[in-house]
Formats: sequence, structure tokens, C-alpha cells
Amino acid sequence: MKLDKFILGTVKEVPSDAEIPSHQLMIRSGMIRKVASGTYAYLPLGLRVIHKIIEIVRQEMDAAGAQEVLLPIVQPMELWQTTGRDQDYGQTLGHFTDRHGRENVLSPTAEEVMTVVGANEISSYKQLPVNLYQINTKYRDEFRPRFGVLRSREFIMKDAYSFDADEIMLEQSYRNMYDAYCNVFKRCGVEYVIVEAEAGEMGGSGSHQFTVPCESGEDVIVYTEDLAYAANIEKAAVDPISPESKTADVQAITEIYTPGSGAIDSVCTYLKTVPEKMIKCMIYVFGPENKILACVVRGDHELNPEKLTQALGGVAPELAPEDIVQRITGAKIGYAGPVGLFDKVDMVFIDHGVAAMAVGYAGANKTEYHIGNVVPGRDFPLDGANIKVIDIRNAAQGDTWQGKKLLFKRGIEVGQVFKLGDKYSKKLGAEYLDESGKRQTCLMGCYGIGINRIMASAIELSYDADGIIWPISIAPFEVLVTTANPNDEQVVAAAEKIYQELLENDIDVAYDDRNQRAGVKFKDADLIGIPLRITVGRKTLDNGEVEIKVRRQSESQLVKLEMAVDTALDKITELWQELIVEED
RNA sequence: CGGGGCGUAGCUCAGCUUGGCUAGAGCGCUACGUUCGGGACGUAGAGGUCGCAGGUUCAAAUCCUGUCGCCCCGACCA
Repeated sequence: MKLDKFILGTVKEVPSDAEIPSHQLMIRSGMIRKVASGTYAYLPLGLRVIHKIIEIVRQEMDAAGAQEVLLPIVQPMELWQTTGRDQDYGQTLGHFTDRHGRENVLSPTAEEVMTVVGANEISSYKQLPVNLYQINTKYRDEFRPRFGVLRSREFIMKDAYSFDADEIMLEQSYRNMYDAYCNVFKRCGVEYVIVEAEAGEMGGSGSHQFTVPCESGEDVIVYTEDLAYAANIEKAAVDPISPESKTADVQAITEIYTPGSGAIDSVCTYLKTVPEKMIKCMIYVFGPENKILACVVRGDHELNPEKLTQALGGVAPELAPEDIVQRITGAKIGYAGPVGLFDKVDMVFIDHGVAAMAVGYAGANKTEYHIGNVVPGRDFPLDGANIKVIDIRNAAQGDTWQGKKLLFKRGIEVGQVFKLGDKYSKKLGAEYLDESGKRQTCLMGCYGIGINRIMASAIELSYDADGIIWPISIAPFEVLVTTANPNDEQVVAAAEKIYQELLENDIDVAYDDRNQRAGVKFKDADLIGIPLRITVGRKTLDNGEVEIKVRRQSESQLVKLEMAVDTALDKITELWQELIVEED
């Protein structure tokens, strides 16, 4: 590819709304342009990266025995209603009414449609296992798009769905995809960790997340020092906190006037205490009958909605609206407390952390009042028909799991695999006949990879002050040939020859034949981050030499003109070497 | 959805507080000349309904109202 007429689109200035390195660099290097909030156009250079990632994913999926299909992005709402996921997804689900009055969903994922497609094609156990995948655009009406393509409304996802006869087969399919994912990320040159994860809107029984650790990530992963345990924070389990030694005699509860102090911090300031001594109580509603759930956690702890959902057997609770909170507690929001509250609600979850407290402060269920000297177990019960002491909070600094200290790290989720079980196949009729001719429901798994996120996380992992440093496997080009003196005929002739020879060797090469000053071309080269650069210039050509530089190394190397292509080929091979996955 | 901020040239922004001359700078773009290995320099030029709509005023980019868009923070608060 010659760059003279190529839409390169590099810019010097950082757009004011780009905060994280990958977003800034993708715009500066001319990979993407913003069209609207959370929607981006890919320019030629960026699309080349996308294509390379897709090709790696496709190869690995095919190698794993999956078969590529293409599903519609616009899908009938009825299918989503059948599984109830129109509700689960809530506002994030993009949809519109067509001219016939039919409701359509803009696919954020495709379990429903793929299950129907699979159901139509699968009839016998002899066909199983089957794995169907697609790579196409997904749409999510994100509440708050940000970080460039890391959280955009539109994005490109590879989504695969396995249809299996039984648990054992599902386990194999799951493992198969899991291994394929390891290959994909390795080949793309992004370092990742695998953590246990919650199934979220997908439902199902087991899930792992592939996460690229980096500061700009939105996810938090939790792990033990020895890495024996790693999980997303939404899933991470914590050991119960060991009980504080009970203070011999705590005086009876005292009511304290705390005007205008609803929030934990302001109450603490007022009471001259710390959040660890506070007992938070939150009111939720859940289920079709809008039952009331009270959750009690320590003031410094964060409630984990996923754990609540699990504890309720898969029903996601919602924070109670103000009027319900007032009706239940008799106070404004901010003054709920556990004492005397439990007979007014249908269900109570108390976190281990609260049960372990010797004494603390809590809301008084009376506007503008808190109570002190609250002793869990004395002033409110820790067991009962509708009272459970369980783990309902996020892991926090200082927590342990199985006695081992938990550590925290941010990361970008680039892939996730789920065991769905029969959640979709049952509702949408994905069945097969077994050996005895009996009708059986398929078990399913689903497996997603965020293509754009791989692109962004590769940049987050590898850049410097001058620009991007791509892994060769997903770089827009493998090699850049450039001329330092574009008006020198000999220089141009030599560069042209190297370019042609590299093309003949099936190298993906760009030739910067622009009539620009050397400085401009070097700056652009560094910015767009092609792994290998060959510079032909008067300065070295007088000695019959050209300059070869690996982007991520600081020093360049001079080689004889006639050795240039061979040396480049060697270096390219070397760069590829570390991205190769060994076959079993 | 709540709080804050911002909409002025393709991009980054100044000007607005305290209304007043032809609305500016840098980058980018065009032409010419000099330059030519780490984002050159000079000269000349193109490019603007100052987000949109209304209002106040002799006069509005500037003040007021509404509206649209964008960005940041929060939205698990007790």
C-alpha cells in the first residue's frame, strides 16, 4: 500500500474529550473518528487492525470446530419477550417500531436468534455438539458511553453458541472455547488473566472472563497473591470477618439527633466515628409481587447486587423507590436501620461483616435520627425464618479468601464464556432426539469476544510518548518502508525496490512515498506504530546502506541495501515468533 | 436521571466578566519561493449563519429565556 493517496489522518492535537491513552492514540493516529457520543467511524488504518483481529478470531473459531453464520442485527422483539430478556436488559436494549407497528430489537447479543436458528437445524444427537458463531455489529444503548471504543454504543463482537447433548458435552464445548480464547488473545499479543465471573443478563451456571489488566479498565478483578483464586469483583467471594470480641456490657440503645446527616460520611463526621462502625440498611423490592428485601452491610462496605440476585435464586432486586422506603421505615431515605425493621419486610439479608460487629451505629428509622450502642444479635436478630446472614457485599481491601489476602486490579474485559444450560433452549425449543428416540433439550454455552476492545487494550498495553507500538499480528501493516529524501531519485528507486520485494514475499507492507520532510514521516511512523520500519535515505545510501528499526526498540540498525529485504524478513519472523501458539 | 462544564474556522482554543470598529490565534488546507534525516520558514490566500430559536437593546459571539448537542462526575444513597 502506498501512502501518498492513503487517508492517513494523523493529527497532532489530542481531542479534548479523549481521556485514556488508547482513545487519544486511536484518534491521533487516524484509526477512528467520533461521529456522535459513543459511536465511531473506522478510517482505513483502523479498519485494517479490526480485520486482522477478526481474521485471528475466525481462524481460531474454525480451528476449534465452530461454524460461521451471520444473524440479523434487527431482531423481532417477541423473541426477546419469550425469554424475558427485554426486561432483563432494560433501557440498554435498543429498539424501534417499524412501519407495520412491529417492535424490533437492535441486537446487543444473539442468544435468542441463534437458539432459534440452531433449533431449526438440529434434530439428532448425531449432529451434536454444534458450535455456531458470527462476527458482527452489536448495539447497546449504553447509559454512559465512554473511553472511546471501550464502551461505545456500537461495537463488533464475535459471539459463538454451542449446542450440546448433556453436561459432559457442554463442559467439553466450554473448555474448547476457553482454550480457543487463550489462543486468540495470545496471538493478538495482549496479556490477559482469566477470572471467575457472574453470568449477569446471560443467566446460566458458570462463567469466566478474559480480562486485560490495565489502569484504564472499567472492571475490577480480585485475586489471591498465589493466583489460586481470581474473580471479577461482582463474583469474588470473601471469608466471613472474624467476630469482634463482644464488649462486656454495652449500654442500651441511645437515640442521637443527627440533623441533615443521611449519608454515611456526614453521619460519621457528626458522630466523630468511622464508616466501619456504621451499619447500613438498604431497602429493595424484588419479584413480581414487589416483595420487600432489607439488606444490612457495614458502613464502609459496598453491597453487591449480583450476590443479592444469586441469593434470591436469580431474581434481580431493585432499590426501593422513596415512597416505599418511607412506608417501610417511617423515615426519609438515609435513616433506615435494622432495629425493629425486620417484621415489616419479607426478607432480610445481613452481611457477615455486620454479624461480626460488637457494637455500632445505625439509622433510627426516624428522619434526622441515628441510634448508637447497637449490638447485632441483641438489638436485632441474626436468624429467623426470613433472616439470613450471608455474603452480599463486594470484596474490599483487607479481605481474605480461604485465609489468603485478596488483591485488586483494574482491567478491560475482552472476552467472556458462559455455560447457559437450558435457559434458552428450553424456552425456544432447541431439542434433539437421543439414541432411544426421546426428545431432549439441548444444553448451550455462549462465548463472546469484543473485537474493538482487543484493539484498544493492545494499545493500552503498548505505547510510548511517540505513539502506538502494535504487536505485529494486529498492526495495520507489518512493515513500513519510508524515504527520508523523497526527491532523490536513487533513494526512491531503492525504496521502491524493497517495497516490491517485500510484497512479493507476501509481507503486508506500507510504502510512505509522500513528498514530506523526513521529520513528518518519522513522527507519523512512530505514531501509527508499525512494528518494523525501513528507512531509505541519502545519508546512508552513500554507503550502500539502509536503516532498519524495530518500533519498540530504541536503536536502529544499518544494513547493506542488498541485505535489506532478507534482514527485514528475519526480523518479521522474529516478531511473529512470540505470538505463535504451540499446537498440542 | 441528578450535579458541573462546554458549544466561536476542518482540529485545538482565545474573545464573553464590563454589549460597540472588518470576530482572532496556533495547527491543518491552497499557491509561490527558500528549505529538505525527527512534526521547517517566508509571502499570499481559501475557510465562520459565533449550536439553534426567541427576547432585551440604537447595537448581541458577549446579557436574558427556551431548546438541541457534547464532555466530566455521581447515580449502591441510607
